[in-house]
Amino acid sequence: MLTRKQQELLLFIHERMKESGIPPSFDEMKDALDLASKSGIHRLITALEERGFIRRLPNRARALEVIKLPEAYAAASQQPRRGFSPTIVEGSRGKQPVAPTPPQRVAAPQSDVMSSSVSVPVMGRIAAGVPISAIQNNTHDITVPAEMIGSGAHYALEVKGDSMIEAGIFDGDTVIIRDTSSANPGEIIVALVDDEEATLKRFRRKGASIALEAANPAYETRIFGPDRVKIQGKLVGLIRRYN
Amino acid sequence: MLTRKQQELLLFIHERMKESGIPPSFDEMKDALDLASKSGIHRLITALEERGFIRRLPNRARALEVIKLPEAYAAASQQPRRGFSPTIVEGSRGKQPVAPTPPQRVAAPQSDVMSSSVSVPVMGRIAAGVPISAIQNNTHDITVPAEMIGSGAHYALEVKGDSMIEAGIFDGDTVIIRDTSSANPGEIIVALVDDEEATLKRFRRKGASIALEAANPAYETRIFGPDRVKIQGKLVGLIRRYN
DNA sequence: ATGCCATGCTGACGCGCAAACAACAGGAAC
DNA sequence: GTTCCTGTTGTTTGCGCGTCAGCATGGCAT
Repeated sequence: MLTRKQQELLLFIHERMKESGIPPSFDEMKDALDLASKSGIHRLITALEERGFIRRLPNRARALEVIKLPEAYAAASQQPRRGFSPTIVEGSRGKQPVAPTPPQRVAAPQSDVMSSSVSVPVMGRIAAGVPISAIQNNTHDITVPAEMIGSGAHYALEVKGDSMIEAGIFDGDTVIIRDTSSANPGEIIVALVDDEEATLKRFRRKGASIALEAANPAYETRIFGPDRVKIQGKLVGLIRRYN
Repeated sequence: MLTRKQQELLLFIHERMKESGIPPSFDEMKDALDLASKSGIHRLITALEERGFIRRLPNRARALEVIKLPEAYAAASQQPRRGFSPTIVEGSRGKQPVAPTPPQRVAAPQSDVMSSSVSVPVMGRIAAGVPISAIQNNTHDITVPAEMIGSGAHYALEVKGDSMIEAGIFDGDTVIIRDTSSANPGEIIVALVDDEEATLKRFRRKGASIALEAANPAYETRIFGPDRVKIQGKLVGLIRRYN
């Protein structure tokens, strides 16, 4: 992704920030890379920004920030130049005894916003309108962005029906649910009614009772006594495929 | 999925990135595969990109990145893919089974090879209503289920505005786009109008002209001559977070 | 205010390499 | 035989990187 020069600059900036906490100015970078003009730096910076390695505020002195480092950062920082020796990094990491580790290396940046993912089980379908059946069992798994998942257990359901269309939840969508037994009014939840029907509805309180409200004028809000409804989770994410 | 040569190239690139962090140039690849010409490399690279194994910036030196590896290789390198018990609704935080490892190991950044998810770059925001600006730069990456991605290059955009609400696309959603320059009528596309405004709209034909149709009665369908609109990709997925 | 300095932004020029593309040919597979 | 993958040669276009020079702006001291 990066050319030699771009990487050189990026690592220099990164070093500088680690040591002094202050990003270097264009002039300092120019000197560090042994250039005679800041113009070259400007272009390198632009390239780095374009590739998503740094972020900056335009027209602000030293206003730049490293947001990710090249993958083989550790290895590259050794500047092998010729005849690379890929063993250096491996040594620092050790061999994983059992863990089947794909060819990946130690993540370079710590505070980096890295996009990892989590796998959650799809537990069946849920009726958004007329309930089909309660939650079944794990049919398969789906991978979701880790940012979508907070703490706690999660599962996924396929939405059947159209009662939540006005909330942007369509037939066929997959919803990600956090397993919880409580919710705040206004949140969309998986509600189990009378221990038999599970539905995806918006949660409201009506005095001591609970209102389950669809997001579709064709469906009525249903109100139950507090003992007839169990909250089985709340909506935290939605995934849809087209085609 | 891949021909022998394509796989050979892919693995070479992957090795190179692991070792030096800098992707090889066409010339270096040519030498590595023992070819006399870069043209062959060009075709192989194109094929790999089409199949979604690598991502690259056009016309940029060494601007390429491996985003997934062939299954054969992934399987071989993480041999005991056996007892992979995918986190029942229990520890949902699980990722890959990690054995006795030093305190919390994190997943490697992009180009990490997970059989079930793919990382795509978020290229900025797109106006669903009034266009904000054309597609900007890579802001960060997001992980999406592999099932959502077919072949070809993909990217993601954050949706701004409400012009597609009736299609279930809300302000703040993240849409996954397959990079393509053609689409079928009725599909939702990223359209670049007059080389300046990028919008997410439904694609229609009106004779020789192109109609860009919002999914919100408050917005009018706009019709352009065929030369004023460029298709920049089509919608293949949507991800939404609640809270 | 004036002027200087630090810092950042940009255009122009040049060299060399990288990438894109075109045209053509051999070989393996269906 | 047709098709696909592969390999070759060659041309064209564009980027990477170095250099110089000019300009804008905000802070600071006179």
